[in-house]
Amino acid sequence: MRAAINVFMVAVSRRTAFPPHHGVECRRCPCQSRCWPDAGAGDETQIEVGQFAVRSGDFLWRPADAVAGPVIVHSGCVMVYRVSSTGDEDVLQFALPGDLIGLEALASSRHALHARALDDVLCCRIPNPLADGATQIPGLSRRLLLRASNILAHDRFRARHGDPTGSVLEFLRHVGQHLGRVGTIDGRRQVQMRLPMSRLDIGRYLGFAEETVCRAIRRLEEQGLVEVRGRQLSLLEPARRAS
Amino acid sequence: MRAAINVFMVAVSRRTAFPPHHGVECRRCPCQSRCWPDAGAGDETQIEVGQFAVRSGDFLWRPADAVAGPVIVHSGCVMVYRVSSTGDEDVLQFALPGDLIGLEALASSRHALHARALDDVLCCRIPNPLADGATQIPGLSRRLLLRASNILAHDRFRARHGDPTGSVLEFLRHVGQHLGRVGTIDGRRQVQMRLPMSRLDIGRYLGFAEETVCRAIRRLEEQGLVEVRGRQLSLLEPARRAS
DNA sequence: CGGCATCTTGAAAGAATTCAAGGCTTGTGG
DNA sequence: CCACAAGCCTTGAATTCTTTCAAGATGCCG
Repeated sequence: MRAAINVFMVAVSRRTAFPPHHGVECRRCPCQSRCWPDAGAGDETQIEVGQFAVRSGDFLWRPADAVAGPVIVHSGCVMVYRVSSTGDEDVLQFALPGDLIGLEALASSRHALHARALDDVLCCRIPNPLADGATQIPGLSRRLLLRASNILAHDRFRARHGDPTGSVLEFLRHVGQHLGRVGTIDGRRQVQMRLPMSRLDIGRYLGFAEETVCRAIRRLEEQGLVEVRGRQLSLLEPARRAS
Repeated sequence: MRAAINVFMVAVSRRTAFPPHHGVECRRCPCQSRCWPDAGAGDETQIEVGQFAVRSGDFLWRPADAVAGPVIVHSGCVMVYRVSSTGDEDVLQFALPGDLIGLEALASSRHALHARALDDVLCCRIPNPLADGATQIPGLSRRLLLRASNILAHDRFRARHGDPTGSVLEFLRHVGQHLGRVGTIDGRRQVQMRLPMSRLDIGRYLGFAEETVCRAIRRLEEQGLVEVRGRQLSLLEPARRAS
């Protein structure tokens, strides 16, 4: 098992050029622009992150776990969810490469949510600037506040907006922007990807039943907007007339 | 009109002991503990806010307005919403006394949302720690990051959770905690309030039709959980047996 | 090649939405 | 202070949609 995860880490790091050691400075990492899109010119914040891997199905944290600090997902997908008193699982976020999770727990000493890896995942842990006795990194609060602002600005747009088909399409396009590979087939641009989450989880995220998500995807296929085979999915650009 | 708002300001400031002048330091304001519940012991952040009044129906900001900085609502209610491409109004937040709004706009130079006063409103404007050339207030980023963290932790719990009656009840209780006056009638504790928003706006917030909100409130009344007369509303504590 | 979880589809039941119309509040102006 | 008008609230009935229930198909991992 230990061997297995080492193999995975090497494989992943080869595929994504991720430096396979701990204690990396973001400004020397090739992924800096993706993980810190907010950094403006002249921002000299030096962030040193601790890297770690999580295997598919394992938890990054669970309720009552001690808060270590926010995490940036480097590869794979992390599902953040809570379990209601009635036992329902409400999915709050699917964190994709570049996404920052755990901001909601900065103020607490214990987590309140579940964060589970849907894939084999590589992560970078950011120091918590609000922790007591933490070594203060100049500018880190400012950087994270900027990030939180952007999250508040964009996260709210992802809720269900009535009709399932439109919501699912919006969701798939969002995932495609992070995970998709762009290709051209028959002169038509398309984004190919493999969905990390089940239809049931998409439903729990958008607030629909599993079957409703299925039927929405089918409707999108009938409209020629996607091609589906299980979790393998292509988003098709609607054909446009020459301009 | 100008006279009218002055009268309003005096009236409001009498009722809430709000210092009726500009440039107030939060640590000398009687509302500090409500506006900054996150401030820990030893937090010496000195925040000087600019106070201003907005009349019912007027906008604090609209899309494309320049961003001046986040705002704490001191009295009244501010509705934050966006207008979709189809013309639908999605309500994102009803900001009640003590609530901080505008965090989502920190990173931008222009607003993307509408913020409209549903009441006559008094506000305090916080300096924007992310603005270029802003006078840096030590600890302000840290304080706002803490606040953003709490917003991310709690805001997500307010979405619709399936059944309209339960969602509306949860919503009414939330409003009651901020605006309600606690009283006892017939030995039963109850929270009285006047709703600042219409049924239609509640629906736009929770994702239901106006009529569905009406019927949900009616159902709550039939269950003995509330008493309603238009926007005047009492939340009734269910009678408990002696313990 | 199983075995299990996931995905898909159909039919029936249940809910919210829509459409329509009447009653009630509230604020304004006389 | 009263009357009026506009917006808001309420209710009913029909429609539309999602959900639920059930069962079969598919895909994936060991």
